[in-house]
Amino acid sequence: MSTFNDEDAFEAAAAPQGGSLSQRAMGAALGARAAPYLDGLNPAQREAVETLDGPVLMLAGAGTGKTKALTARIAHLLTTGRARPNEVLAVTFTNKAAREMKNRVGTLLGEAVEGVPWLGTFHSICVKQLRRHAELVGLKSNFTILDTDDQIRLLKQLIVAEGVDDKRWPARMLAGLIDSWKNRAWTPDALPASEAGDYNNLGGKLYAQYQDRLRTLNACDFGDLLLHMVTIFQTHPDVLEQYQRWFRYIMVDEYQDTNVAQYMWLRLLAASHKNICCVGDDDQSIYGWRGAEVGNILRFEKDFEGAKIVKLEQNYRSTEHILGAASGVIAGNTGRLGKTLFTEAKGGEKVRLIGHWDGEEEARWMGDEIEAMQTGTRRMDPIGLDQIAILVRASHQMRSFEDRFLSIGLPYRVIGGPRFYERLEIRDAMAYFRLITSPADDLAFERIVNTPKRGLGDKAVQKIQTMARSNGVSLRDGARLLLEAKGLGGKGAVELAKLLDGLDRWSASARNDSVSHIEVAEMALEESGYTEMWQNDKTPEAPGRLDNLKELVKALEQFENLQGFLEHIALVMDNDSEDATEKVSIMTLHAAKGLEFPAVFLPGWEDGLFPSQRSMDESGVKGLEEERRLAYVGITRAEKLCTISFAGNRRVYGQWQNALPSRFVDELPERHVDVLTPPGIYGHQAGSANDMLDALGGSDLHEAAAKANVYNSPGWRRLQERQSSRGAPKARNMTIDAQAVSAFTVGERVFHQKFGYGEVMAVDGDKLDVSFDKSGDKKVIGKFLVAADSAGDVPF
DNA sequence: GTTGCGGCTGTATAT
DNA sequence: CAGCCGCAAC
Repeated sequence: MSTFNDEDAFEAAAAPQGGSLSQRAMGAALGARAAPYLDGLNPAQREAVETLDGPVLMLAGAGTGKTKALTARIAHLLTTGRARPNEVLAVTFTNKAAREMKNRVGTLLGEAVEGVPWLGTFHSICVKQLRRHAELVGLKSNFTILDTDDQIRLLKQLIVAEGVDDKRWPARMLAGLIDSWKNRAWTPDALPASEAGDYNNLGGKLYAQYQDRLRTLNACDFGDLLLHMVTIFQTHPDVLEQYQRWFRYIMVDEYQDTNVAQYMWLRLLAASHKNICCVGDDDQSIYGWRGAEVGNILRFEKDFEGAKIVKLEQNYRSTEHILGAASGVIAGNTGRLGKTLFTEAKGGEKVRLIGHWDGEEEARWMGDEIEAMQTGTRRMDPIGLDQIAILVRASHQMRSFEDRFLSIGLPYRVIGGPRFYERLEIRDAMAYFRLITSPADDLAFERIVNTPKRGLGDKAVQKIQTMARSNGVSLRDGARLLLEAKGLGGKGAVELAKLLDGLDRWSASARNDSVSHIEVAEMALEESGYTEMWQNDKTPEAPGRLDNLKELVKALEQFENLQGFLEHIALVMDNDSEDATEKVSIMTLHAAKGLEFPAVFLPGWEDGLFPSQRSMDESGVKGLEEERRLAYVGITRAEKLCTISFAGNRRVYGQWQNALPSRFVDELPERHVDVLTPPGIYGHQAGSANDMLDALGGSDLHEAAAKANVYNSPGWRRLQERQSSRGAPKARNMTIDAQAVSAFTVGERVFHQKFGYGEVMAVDGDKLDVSFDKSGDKKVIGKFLVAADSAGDVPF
């Protein structure tokens, strides 16, 4: 991957080279003459940049220029000659952030300093380290990194071997558990008894088996990258000291997201010199579910005595209303470190809030709105599509937007969606590549023995497995032995021999310098019959898959060899297709962290969806607070215009469900919010809140409220008050109109708020088939219909 | 050994 | 509603 340009940078760092002296001199001269990277920094940023020695905690609110400060700090370290590039370690969480930082450091430094700092994600840096020291944890340096899919398949094998019912105890669940243990830096022997008892009392046992299996496969999973390095540092002080000498200055981005393992890794590395600068924002901690410990940031001062705390509070990104709305929401959380963001940018548009009848309506409205924004609106000058983002809580929400945008021809880009490298054909192709570079990769072997179909089904594979196991060799060798022993006959034997022969040839070519890795890849895909398989495939997606394969081969060009490519794939999870056309971005709130857009849409603000019910059920108030931080992250992505919306009805599992506006909606300070009332649907003003609650059915409310004590937010209380007080409350002027459920009969004339008049064709419980005069046949829920003759009573 | 159908289940968030 | 898994027929 691109994080490291210099293969031998570790060695280079260990043995200073001739150039370094002149570099230092040049750096010093530069530093004395001018420090352009200091220009435009505010006092707080400047302090963070210039405090080079000792521990520093930079508490940087959203949009306060933390990347600017961080990159300036690196530039400062280098140009003043305080450190050589390879003595600086900067860690981020995402590849995107690493790339961004690398670019900005490059721009700041220009050609002034040779070499690059150690800049990359926790994982990429750990792989690099682990390759050097693999043998210390029983691996070889060419270990493979398993993806989630391999992981699950492996675990499943172990689970079945234990005679456990993998229906009741799914492999996914165990994978999640093991992951969470690794996040907390618990090796199998260090696993607390309380945890080992999880998973039907087999958790600890299976965990140990899994680790053993990984070792025999010469493989590790994501969590291992960190866990192994922490283990090595703890058990081999000499190795640790080496790194402590190399990395003299450490910087960490998004510190609030570090988990225990990452924290330990950092602490070990920084233990001797304490030159560590962590940047973070407790209000943006949104990864608790994957082991992040906000506690890491909260107790920084205790861990690193004499730490300097710098708060960045001036926001340069958003208007005062956007900032005000975000602050209002986040104020609902307790135990914050507390920052007060301010901006000098006064005025601007308020945060817009709009309710919709249903999810489709929401998508339709947003599509129209986005089209209008391109040519300019009353509120905003014209902006390009790439200036607009839609941020959703869960990726399944994206679908309605994709559908709508496809039908109106609005270009969009899904960020972090189903990834290129997770596609079936790509994973198959990669399994071939993996087998070429590491013959003992049994998981890859299992994946492709019978892809394309070679007449090698379960039975044949089992024979191979038995043979491999009894001889203690890989599946690939086991297959060879099986053939030699004539343990397989017919077509399968011929095909298997062909495959093994092919693999040997491709492996040989890969080792041969005169054959490029691209040729090897093409050879493998061709000769194995894999491409042919898709060419013969008549399904509509086959051509697309072939295209993807071509793209895959093309991607190889950027790498030295297959090995390097596979590494890249294993670690790089973002797929930024550099497609020049302007597109609206659709992504999850999580994926949006660290990004900013002039215009942001935040759809789906409904209780249960956002905040997510599951989060609240599983983690109670803590979960709710993390959801609230997510809301905060979402709002603060916006520079000029932020639009929040919710829908009264949404299909869930194909069924229509009604929902209440998110409690976060009620936490938005009114003075920063504009409530939009689209024409046609929410036309009337009177008694709206009561209507809405009646429509939703009072019993639903009580039921939900009784279910958990998490329903104690101000927003929830207000809703309840509104319900009990019969007078027209000072409600926002939005409503979802419907009559309480009543029975309808086939043939009856009815009226629907959205579809107009129609006739009931069939009744199935509360679901009805209605033939509408204007909108055709629809399935609707009874509570959204009124008898046609009473329609006049309802103020539409 | 392969393919196709039907029933069941289940939703987050990601390196 | 959709994807996955298991089962039954080819």
